[in-house]
Formats: sequence, structure tokens, C-alpha cells
Amino acid sequence: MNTPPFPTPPDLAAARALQEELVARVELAGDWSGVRRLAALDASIRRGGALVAAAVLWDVAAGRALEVGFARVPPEAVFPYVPGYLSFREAPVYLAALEALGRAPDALLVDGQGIAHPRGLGIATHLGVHTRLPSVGVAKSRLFGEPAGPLEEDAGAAVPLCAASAALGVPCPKGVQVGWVARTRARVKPLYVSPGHRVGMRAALEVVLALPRPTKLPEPLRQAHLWAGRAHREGLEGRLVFG
DNA sequence: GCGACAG
DNA sequence: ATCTTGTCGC
Repeated sequence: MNTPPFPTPPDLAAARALQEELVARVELAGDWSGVRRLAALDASIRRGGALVAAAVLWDVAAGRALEVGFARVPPEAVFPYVPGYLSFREAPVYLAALEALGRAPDALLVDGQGIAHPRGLGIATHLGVHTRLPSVGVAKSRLFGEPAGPLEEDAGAAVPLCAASAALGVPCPKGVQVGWVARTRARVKPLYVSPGHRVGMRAALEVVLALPRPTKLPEPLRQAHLWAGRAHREGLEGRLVFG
């Protein structure tokens, strides 16, 4: 029998201690202006199956994908999903997918929370601090914080996501702002956007709203989602470079 | 004790 | 996240 890569049950106390240590290194400032190529990260996992990730290298100026890198972690090596500890499950395979790319990105767009997390260290923030790259978190549902008010139904509408107390954030009428609830498509369930690392609160929202989005999800993330699922079903490995 | 809970 | 049938709309 092989030794599991993590304690069983997982050592959440140690994981929490690491989060509390890393949060001190988070930089909540930056405008993303120097970002030419970003990597969008998403993963796919099926019951009892491997965890497969796709990293889409996106050319911001050209508005298209340059390449996609894949990586997988076998079932027995996958850390369990525990709310608040997602990075311990998915960050390893994301880092491997980034290694599969032919060129390094200068920023990350991650499917999950940035600082909108109980301890300020959502997966986008954890990956940003680990790689030292600017990062933004884009989640499809809420983990931490409450909308500061009602959200308009039109595309582009946004309201601050606030908490009475938080490890990181900026001043908010009712406490600390940890992110935004943003409606990227009219009358469609909103996204939860938050700064990851080396990006300011306002810039995090602008980054997401500036990206092309045929659907409610920014195009780079939508492609990462599609590729992760396809890689899972077809066993894709390594990387693909687009013409 | 009870409800909430990224993917 | 995944599972899973039908249904609505371009």
C-alpha cells in the first residue's frame, strides 16, 4: 500500500495554521495594467476518479487562448473537499497544469474565492501568494461575506461583498469589504469576485468585467472549464498550442 | 445546539 | 464538483 500524500483524516488544524501564516503576505493593491497573458484555472473530478485541471493561457490584447496545459492527480492522492480548505485539494493540480504550459503567465484567474474567505485565504489568494503572481478569484457561489445591498438585474451591476470582521479587505459601511457580487449577465445568478493577490479591490472587479464573456463566466474561465472536462473524458495530457 | 458551507 | 430528464429558446 502506498502512503497517502496527506494525513487521514486530513490535518485541518495544520492547514488552518498555514492559511493564517500566509495571509500576512497578501498584497491588496495593484491595477493589473501590466498583465499581458493570464492563466485561467479550473478543474474536473468525478466520483472515485482523478482530479483533472486545465490552465488556459489567455492573451489579453488579442482576446484569445494561446495554449492549454493539463495535469491530473490520482483518486487516492486527492485531498477531500472541505469548505474553507479548497486550496489544499485543488492548488497542487493547478500548479502542475501551469508547469505544463510552454510560457509562464503573469497573472492568474481562478475558479473560487480570493480574500472572500473566513481567514482571507481563498484558493485564488493562496495560489497568488505561492506563485507571487497577481490573482483574482471568480466564484459561482458564496462562501463568506454578505451583499451590501440589493443587486440590480442588469449586466455589469455590482455591490460590495462585506463582512462585520475579516482578515483582509477595505473599509465598508458595515464592516470590511472582501469582494463583490457581480451580475455579468442580465437576470442571471451573479458571480462572487474578490482580489487574490497583488490587485486592488476595484481592479479585481474591473478585470472581470473587462474580459469577454459570451456567458456569465469570463471567457478564459469558461474555456478552462470546458478543457478540464474534455481532458477528463478523453485523457488529454501535456499541452495544446493553438495556431 | 443549529445552520452555513468556494469546488 | 458530479448525477441526471426534460424543457425552453435561438
